[in-house]
Parts: sequence; C-alpha cells; structure tokens
Amino acid sequence: MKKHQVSIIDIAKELGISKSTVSRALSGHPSVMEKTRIAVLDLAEKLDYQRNTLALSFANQKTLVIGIIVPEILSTFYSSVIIGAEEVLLKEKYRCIICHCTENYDREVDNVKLLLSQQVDGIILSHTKETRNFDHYKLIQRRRVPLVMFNRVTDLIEAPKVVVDDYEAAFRAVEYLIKLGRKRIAHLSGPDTLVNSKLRLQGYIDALKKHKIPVDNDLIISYDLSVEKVKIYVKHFLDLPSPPDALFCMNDPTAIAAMEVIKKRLRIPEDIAVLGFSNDGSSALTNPSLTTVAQPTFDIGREAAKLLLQEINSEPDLETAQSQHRTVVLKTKLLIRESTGGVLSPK
Amino acid sequence: MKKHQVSIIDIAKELGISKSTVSRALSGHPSVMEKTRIAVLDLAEKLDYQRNTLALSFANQKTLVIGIIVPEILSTFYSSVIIGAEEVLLKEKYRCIICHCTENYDREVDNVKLLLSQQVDGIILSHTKETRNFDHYKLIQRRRVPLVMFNRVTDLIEAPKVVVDDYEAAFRAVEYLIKLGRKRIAHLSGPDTLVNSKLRLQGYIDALKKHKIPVDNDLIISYDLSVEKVKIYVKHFLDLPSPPDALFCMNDPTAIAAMEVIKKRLRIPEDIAVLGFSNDGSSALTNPSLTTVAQPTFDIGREAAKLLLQEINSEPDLETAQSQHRTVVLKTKLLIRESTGGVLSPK
DNA sequence: CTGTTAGCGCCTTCAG
DNA sequence: CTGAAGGCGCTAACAG
Repeated sequence: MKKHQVSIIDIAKELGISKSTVSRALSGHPSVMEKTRIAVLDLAEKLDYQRNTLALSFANQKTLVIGIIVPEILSTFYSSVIIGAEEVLLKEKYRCIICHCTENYDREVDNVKLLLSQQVDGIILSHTKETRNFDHYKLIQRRRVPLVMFNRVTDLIEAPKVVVDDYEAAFRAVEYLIKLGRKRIAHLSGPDTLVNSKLRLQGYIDALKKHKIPVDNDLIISYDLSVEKVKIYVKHFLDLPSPPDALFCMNDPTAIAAMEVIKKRLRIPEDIAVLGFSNDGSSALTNPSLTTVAQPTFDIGREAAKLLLQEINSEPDLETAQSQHRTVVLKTKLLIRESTGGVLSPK
Repeated sequence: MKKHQVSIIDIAKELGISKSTVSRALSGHPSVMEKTRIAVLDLAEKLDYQRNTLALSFANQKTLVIGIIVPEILSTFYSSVIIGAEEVLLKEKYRCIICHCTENYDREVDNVKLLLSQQVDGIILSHTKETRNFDHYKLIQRRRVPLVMFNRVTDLIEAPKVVVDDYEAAFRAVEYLIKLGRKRIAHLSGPDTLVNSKLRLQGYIDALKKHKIPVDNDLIISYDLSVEKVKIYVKHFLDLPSPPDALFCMNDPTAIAAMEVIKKRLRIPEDIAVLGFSNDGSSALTNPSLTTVAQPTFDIGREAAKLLLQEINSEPDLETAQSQHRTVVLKTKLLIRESTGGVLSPK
C-alpha cells in the first residue's frame, strides 16, 4: 500500500485552519497573514510536503508542460534543438517532455496522442521520414493545443514553423563545388517525404543550371537515409562510365558512409570531393574532415520555443491568428574542410 | 476560452446512460452489454473523444509513466541507454519522460522534484558530475517511488544498479598497452564524484603494479571532463622530462581532444598510443581511429528498465526488498583500432 | 484575511 | 448488467 502522501488537508488539520488557506499560503497568495503563511510553510517543510502537480494541473487545466517530439535522438541535431528549446522554455517556467519516434510513423502518432492526453500546453515537433499523413497534427489543432514545427515541416498544416534556408544552402554548396572546378557533381538526396530533400535537390539543380552544367539524372539518387544502403549507391556512382568528381549528400552520416566506400578506390578530395549537410558532431573528426553546411541547431530550438510561447500567449483571437503563422528561416553556413580541398589549410 | 473537451459525461448524456457505464465500456470492462459498448465506442469515435490521462492518473494514483534522468543528452551514450530502456518499458505499456541536466546539479534536483510531483511510477537515473549530495534520491525513496541507478551510481543509496565492469575494463585496457610494450602510460582520469573514475583509475594502477611498472603520479591527472581543458593537460604530459608513450583516457571525447593536440607534435600510435572509453559514435571515424572500451549501452538501458519493472511489481514487502537490491554488472569489450596500433589491420 | 463549496474527469465501490 | 455516490488534491469563486 502506498503511503498516504501528505496533502494540504493534513497541513490544514494540524494547524486547525482550512485547506484553502493552506493552498493560498503555499502558492504565495498575497492575502494571507504573515504569521499563518510562515506556519504553513514551516509545517510543509517539516512534513516533507510536496505539491501534487497532477492534481494541480487537473484543477487548472494547465500543466505548464511542453511536449517535444523528434524523429530520433541519436544524432546531435535533434538533441541540440531540444537543448535550445528547453533553454527558452525553462525560463518561462515550462517543463519539457521529450518523445522520440525512432523514425517510426506509428510511434509519432502515438506520441502525439500521449502528449495530448497528458494535456501538454504546447507541442514542438519534427516528423519522421515515414510520415505522409498529417491527420494527427490536425488533431492537435482541433484540441486547440499550440503547435510549432521545425526542420521537417509540411505545407499541409497551418502552423508556425522554423526552418533553415535549405534551398540557398544547397545552391551555395553546389556552386562552391562548381567554382572548385568540379564538373560532374552527384547528389545523394533524401526521401520525398521531407521538404528538406526537395529543397536541397532543387538548390542543387538550379546551381548546376545557372552554371550551364547539364543535370544528369544518373547522378541523382534519392533514398531513405538508412546508412547501410549508401555503399550500394556510391559504388553505383563510381562504376558509371563517367563517374562523378564530386558528391553532395543530404546529410553528414550519408557523406561519412560514402567517404568510407570512396576511400578504398579514390582519393578525397583530389579525385572526388564530398560535401555533407548539418555539421554533425563527428564530421570534423573524419579523415579527411568533412565539408558541410552548418545548421544553427540551438537557435532552431530557441526560435521554435519562442514561437510556441507566442502562440500560447495569444490564443484569444483564434481566427486572426490562423493567418499570421510565421515561418522563421534561419541562416546556415558553409563549413569548408578537407573533403573538398577547399580554401582552408588542413590544420 | 478553451473549447470544452468532450468527456465521458457528454457521451453519457447523448446516449442517455450513466457515465459509469461509459467509463466501463471505454475501458473494456466485461460486464457491459455488447450493444451499449458498441454504441459508446462509436459515439466516442465520432465525437473525437480522447481520455484525459491527467484525470485518469489522478483518479488511480498511477500514471504509467517512468521518468528517466540523464546528466546530458549530447553524447550517444545516454541516448542509447534511453532507447534501450524505452524498448523494454513500452512493451509493458509504460511511457517515458526524459529529463536531462546538462551536467548541472541543481537541475538534477529540480528534475527529481518535477518527476515526483508528476507522480511518475518509477525513476531511472544517472547523476551529474557535480552531484555529491544524494538527499534528493532519498526523497524519491521516502515517496516509495521505485528507483534504479545506472552507470554513475553511488553507494550512499540502497537501490538496484546497472553498471559495467569498469575496474576490469580499465585493467585489461592498460594491460593490453603494457603488452604492446608501452612503459610510461599516462591516465587522464575523471572527477572523484564519479565511481567510474575511481574504478578505472584503480584498474589502471593495479595493471601497472601487476606488471611491475612504477605508478608515477606525474602521469595521472584527474579532471572534470570539460573537454576544453584537455589541451592543457596533454601539453603538460608531453612536456615532461620523460613523456608518456601511451595515454589512457576516461572517455572518448577526452581521447579525441587529446589526439588533436598530440598529432601536432607526435605520431599516433608510433610515438604514443591513445586509448579511450565507451566507444562513442565518432571514435571509429577519427584519424587514427580510436581504440576504446565498448560499453553495451542498449543493454544497460534494457537491464535498468527490467530492474525497475521488478521493483514496481514487488512493492508489497518493502522491508525484505531493501536487502535484495541487485547490482547488475555488464561486460565491456576492448575495441582495438588504429590509435594503439594493435593487432587489427587498419581497415 | 479566511472558511465553504463546487468542480476538474475518471474510476470504483455499493446498491440495485 | 447498470446507476448513484464518493473521492483523488487542488484551486477558485463566493461568502463572510
């Protein structure tokens, strides 16, 4: 049997006052006599009393908890975003519940339901690579729970979003490769479920076009980001009659896996340059170190949190809010390292 | 104004039955007429009804939620443990709330209080490197909330624990270095707040002693694991009149940072061998790749979860349980790679 | 300033 | 099989 948890009633009884007064004293309500307040606080301390947040949330229909759903937590990308978001949220007395989906759609739906049933006051999320149906997001909105998307977002849902300049980033990255003299630039693209894939692919294509380099479909492969398959695709590229002299990858794990394969047959960057995306923790450590596009991960989290707080604090006029959903676009930065033999000396 | 959330009362009214019946129908209670059950379920579906977990937990004093507190989430170590624990817990219908402390003691205490006030049904945790006082753990136990510690554990608290064979692992690692012919083996140890530091240090010392190699205190530095300082310590080692020919580090980030410094002056492993601990995600990618001690991270999580479930399901006899707290010790494995020039060919 | 009362949504006796 | 009533711990009116 669970020991009876001490409640305000216990304190009230012992002090011979009402539980309302205890409640008020505990929550710092101004209209409580100094003396009784102190008595209550002392006894609470002595009794090892602790508020039952469950009851509290239940009573005021507010939990002060924010749910964060990420597709996975093994990469530093999402961990960093979470840290950034928490930084902002904690200052406003909001606590966070983190849920991850191991890139599984069902788990994502499940997590949304969990958070809703836990009555969170807001949700920040990025969908899995399997997600095509966004009805669960609509559920969030029907429940009037503020929602902010980041990184992997969708046009199908009207909500504030935080993204980076994927298109420009890819464009600049590829243009940089072109300026290095590369002519046949291959691209390992992500699945079409992700906007990021499409934008980066488009940036790649447009950069080629701008510089009058033909877009060769043999040099573009779109895949589901499961690293094991990279080997196959890279070998395919290398075995082409006219193999690529550069490889632009959807993300760093892909690029790193690709380099492993390439290194057995060719020199990087002399024979082929490799470029990643996101600046994962390990991309500076590889041999050669990986040129990549750095994303402001902490800021993505911070911005998402700020947007969510705005959303929470401006609920009243629902109709107008609908049209005002902002999309914050953050800047990325091309980090030139050894894998492209760029301008930096290989320190 | 928040839209009234549809509750069992709404369903009851609409169907002209009592809320008790609705409640029973919803939770699959056997004694409900097939017909009414279906009616309830249908209407619930139609009304987009969703159980209010808050109210539910509140009513049964059970949340089916487990709290996991980790010191930080940027390294893959804790993320992996979390994934392992969730795997086991989800099967038993428990959900997880993840909290991290950015290695900050106050935040740890805060997280414990948060979880307790959220009425979680159990807590799995590993403390920060700042933690010296464990009163907040005692608070958990006074509340009769099952607790399991892993990795960074303490003797001051009686509870089930999951650890690895730190002592043996360090002993074997150092012995391996000795067998490679290394004579002056330095050790960058962790802070004394962590049992792991002490055990690994002891393993290091005993391995030297066994092989009649004098323990030189100039070759042992204990530090707080903040990577920025590694540079200073490593330089200090290299500048010694008789510098080390091997360096055994408390963890991989330390070893990787150390290699960066060393590489500017010496060859690895020819002049000096470097050995890490934990097999972080990036340690296979460095140049040279890092020899390290692999920890079974997922299993640590799984074991911790299992112990917690046992704890939860065996509450009745509190007194006897006290003495039965098991400590599960998992095996590590020495992963030989290039930084020690070991037996494996540098693939 | 403080006590009283009602209620948050659900489950669980206890009677039919 | 089903309805009525009470309670989980706390807050928020509404009186005094």
